Amino acid sequence: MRADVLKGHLDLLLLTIVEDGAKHGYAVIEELRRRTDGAIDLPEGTIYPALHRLECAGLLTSEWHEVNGRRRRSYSLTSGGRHAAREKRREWTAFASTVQRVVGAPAWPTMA
Amino acid sequence: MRADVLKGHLDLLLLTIVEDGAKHGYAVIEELRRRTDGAIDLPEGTIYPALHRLECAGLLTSEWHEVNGRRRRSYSLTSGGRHAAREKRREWTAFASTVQRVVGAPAWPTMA
DNA sequence: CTTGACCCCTAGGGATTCTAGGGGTAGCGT
DNA sequence: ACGCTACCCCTAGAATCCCTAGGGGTCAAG
Repeated sequence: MRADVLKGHLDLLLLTIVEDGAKHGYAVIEELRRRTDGAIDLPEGTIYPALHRLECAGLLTSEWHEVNGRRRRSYSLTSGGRHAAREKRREWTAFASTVQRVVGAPAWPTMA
Repeated sequence: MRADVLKGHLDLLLLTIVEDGAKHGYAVIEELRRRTDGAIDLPEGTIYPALHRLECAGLLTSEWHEVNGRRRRSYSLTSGGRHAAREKRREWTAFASTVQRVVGAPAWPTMA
């Protein structure tokens, strides 16, 4: 799945992933891939700027760590980030059900 | 609801609306507003360029009409447009269920 | 020593939507 | 007659977001 279609919803995904425990950028990519069986496989050039943006916005904080001689920047949620995650989840639900209502289509798929 | 969040899904909405019968731009806006109880209320500056884009892409055709001394450009689906509508509906469903899977959240809301 | 996995980053471009204007007609109330 | 609202079309420019395409670098296996 192209992330083009994610426009506007990437933040929600990132906040959600980090909500389950601090993660560094590369790990976020892997976790998204894992949770979606590869359906969401974002390039680094998408993830890193997005994480920076969220940190600038005060929703994430980062810390540098050294692991196995490799430096990592680990991100975790701020309290603002936790609030934003809840809020964006609400927005997503409203958005998705509204679009679903317009396009009609069968009731929400049972995720076969 | 801001249409920012629509990015990448506006085409699906427009094709869906026009799929139910030819409509002019202004009527598309009203129909979207009607079907969503005002949740989706797009500015003209969003709709008109989008319709032009879809026509350029060969998914819509337009015809000028004169009604009550007012000129209207009426859009209808081409066969390519019908196909694209089905395809985009599939993509939307895949996208929405994937995001839903990531953000977890309760099962698909019963639209209380 | 080359390749691949792991890990970080930025610049520039493309695509999409919004803001903020520009037209114009018809009909209503005053 | 005038103003206001609804109806109806349009574009230019700004803003935003994600991608492409590079740039680093470490470590382990072949």
